[in-house]
Amino acid sequence: MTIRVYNTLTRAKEPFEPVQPGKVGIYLCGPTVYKEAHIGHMVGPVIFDTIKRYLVYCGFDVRWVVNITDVDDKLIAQANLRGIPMQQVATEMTADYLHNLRALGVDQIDDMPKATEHIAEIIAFIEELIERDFAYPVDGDVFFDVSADADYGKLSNRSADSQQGEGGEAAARKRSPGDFALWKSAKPGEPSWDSPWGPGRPGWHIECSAMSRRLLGKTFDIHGGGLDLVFPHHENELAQSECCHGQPMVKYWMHNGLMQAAAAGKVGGRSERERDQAGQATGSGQPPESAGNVETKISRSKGAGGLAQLIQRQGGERIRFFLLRTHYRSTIVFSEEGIAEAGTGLETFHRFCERYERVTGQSFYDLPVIGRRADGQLEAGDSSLLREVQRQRDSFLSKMDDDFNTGAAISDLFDLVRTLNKACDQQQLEDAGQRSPRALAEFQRGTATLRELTALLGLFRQPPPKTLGGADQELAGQLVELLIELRATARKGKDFAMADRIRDGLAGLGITLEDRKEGTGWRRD
RNA sequence: GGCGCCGUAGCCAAGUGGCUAAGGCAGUGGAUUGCAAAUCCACCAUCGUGAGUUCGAAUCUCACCGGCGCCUCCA
Repeated sequence: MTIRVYNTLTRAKEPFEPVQPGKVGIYLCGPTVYKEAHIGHMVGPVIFDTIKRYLVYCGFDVRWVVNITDVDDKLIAQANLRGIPMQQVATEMTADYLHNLRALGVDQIDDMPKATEHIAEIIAFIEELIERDFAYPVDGDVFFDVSADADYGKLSNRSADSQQGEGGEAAARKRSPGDFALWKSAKPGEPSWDSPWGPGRPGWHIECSAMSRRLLGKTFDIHGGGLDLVFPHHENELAQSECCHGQPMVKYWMHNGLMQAAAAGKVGGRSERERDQAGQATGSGQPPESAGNVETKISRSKGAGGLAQLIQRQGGERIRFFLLRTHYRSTIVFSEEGIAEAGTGLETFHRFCERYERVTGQSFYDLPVIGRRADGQLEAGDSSLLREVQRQRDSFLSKMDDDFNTGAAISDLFDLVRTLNKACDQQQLEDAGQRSPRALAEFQRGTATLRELTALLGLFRQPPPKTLGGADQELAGQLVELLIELRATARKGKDFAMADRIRDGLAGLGITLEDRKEGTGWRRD
């Protein structure tokens, strides 16, 4: 077993070997908590949650850090807009973020450091950079000197001198346009911390350099984030850390694809920049604002934010599955129909889980999870069922080994559940009088593998909410049972008109009946 | 203008040099069922276009068409 990961730095898949054998440090750039999260913010956390589960499963000791940026221009702007302190904005939006993570089953994060809680480390880091002549203070600001770093641009494959750099009034104080702020002097009324350069706040990139060093060390294994962060954010982090330490910051840079809002028809036209430039005289300096054509960026689309409501409508598991269906480096086009469709596929598994419980009396969701790869090896012997399960498990794992190809691995899960359903059919496992103990035992062993593999993806940890909502749900359930009883009587008397009327009536209320040999079951759609 | 990515069935989506191109959704036919539901079985693509490299390409090269991203805040 060799895990291979795609490294943005080398633009190639490489065998995964941690810096220290057996130990893995992962740093994922988290949100700037100034507004409610949108679904695009969940792509990284869900895939890295899955990656961590997988690495732990493969025997690594993993520490996963996700930072919270709780001081920044956008936060200040939002606080002013709402007339509340910046910290309150951060607290509210962090709570929203955490709530969303929980709903999507992201629970593997070990540390969530906040920028404002690491000001001392940040200042110390900047001082080291100044000492080493990689940074210079000017009138209360401190900038990183891009020209001092010969390697600058190696992550995003661009040259330092071609960069326009961030604008604003501070730009005039920079030596060259590509230099970026490590420390920003405070304007009156802005939140600030004391520093050797006067009151101010950290620049955007420095917190990640300082906090990753503190929690994971100068060189760590995996740094993740959205593709949009490659430049300038990660390029600048890398420059700061490597100039400061004189050693590599990160062994594997991993970037997830961005989510796109579904636009009318296929998403349109040439790139925004090309459109913009076509519309005006060439050779202009700063890139202009969006031309306002079809909006495909999640962060700018009308539906941005609103993740909490989306979760309420669709449920976290569907959204997680929707995200995992596509390879993490691909663009995902968001549509609520897409999520609903993913949910339809998920039904197959939940149906199977119910069936498993009917057969064994045990809840699938309560089955112990095989947490280690080595422990999940099957002893297939002469069992054709278990040989098939073994084949599917191997296939699943080989796809996960190949840069965490969850989309491909999921196909094996569908195959596996079909294999198990077939065994159930052929061995008549639902008929306690007919089935053989051996067939039952093999079926249970095979299902343990399904449990093992689905847990790696963080799926099927809970039964889907299938009860009737509201305070009277118990009563409603009893009423459904009563109707089923009446229908059974009708069927016994061959009064199918009445039986069908009951079933159709319940269907109209969103309740589906399933007649089986042992009796009639029901579920709510 | 610079640096990248993508174009696989009605839809979503794996595969990136070689057995019959995964899987899902939708659909069709069948088994099962009183009829359904669930489940199972079968069917459903030659891979944007053109040329080239090769014994062999969806997979490599070139051109063209179409779509997207970053270069400025962004997960």
